[in-house]
Amino acid sequence: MPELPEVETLLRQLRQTITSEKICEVRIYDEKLVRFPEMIGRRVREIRRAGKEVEIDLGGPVIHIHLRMSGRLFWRRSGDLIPPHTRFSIAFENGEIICIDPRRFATLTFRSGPSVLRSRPVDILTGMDPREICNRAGRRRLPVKALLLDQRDMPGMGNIYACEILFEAAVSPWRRACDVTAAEWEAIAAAAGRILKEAVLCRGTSISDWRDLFGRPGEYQRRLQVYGREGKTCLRCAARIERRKIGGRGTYFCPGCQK
DNA sequence: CCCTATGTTCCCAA
DNA sequence: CTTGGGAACATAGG
Repeated sequence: MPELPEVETLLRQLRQTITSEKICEVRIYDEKLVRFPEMIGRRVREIRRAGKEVEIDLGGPVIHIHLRMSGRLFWRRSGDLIPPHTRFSIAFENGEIICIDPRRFATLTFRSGPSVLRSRPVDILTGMDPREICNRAGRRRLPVKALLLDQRDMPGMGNIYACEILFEAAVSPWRRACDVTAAEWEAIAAAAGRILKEAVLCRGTSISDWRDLFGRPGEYQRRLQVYGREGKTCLRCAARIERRKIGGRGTYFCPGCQK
């Protein structure tokens, strides 16, 4: 269930672990995924991320991974045991990456062509421009949280951090995007920068089963201000946190101080 | 049995 | 064209 900070955590750990390493073997355990023999013998040149998508560039061919809801990647030295829900593994001379994904939504694709992630919009981790977002919100009447979760507008944004960002910015998730003021967009952008960077430093949020490449849980769950706190007292005012659906997603917010 | 789940896409209706 | 709702994908857990 990785969002941007979790995928960024994996990206950094993958870079330090498999950069320049040579692929020895690729195993596929799920018939939904397809094997591509051209990977064998190639070395990892570069690893990129755009939003929640990851690309392992082999200097020509590219491996593309999206973990969706329940996908996880783990590094291990030896590959004798195959844990339940293992979907694929990519073995190198010094160890292997395995993907474990109970719900089987994760995708693994190979391309012989160049990167598809290079031409993507600016990453919200390196900075969202509040004026540009304000312009893009234009006359759109959907709830601001729905806009935040749109991957074309906010690549990498996920449900937990969208709730946290709107809480910190004190903006109601129900506000129409076109009614959010320039000052509020600035507050949202500032909150996003602070929260996402802090979450990366914490190696993500482990509410249930998120673990990093080395099997360690993240720490950001201890810093959550609103997500998962339905019925509890708001940490900023005296109101009670509510949960309602926006776009089918559980949305936590404080009716007292998010206006 | 019911409901929920950190994601995304597609179809349909207003 | 926009938006919102529901289903689908597939599984585990409360």
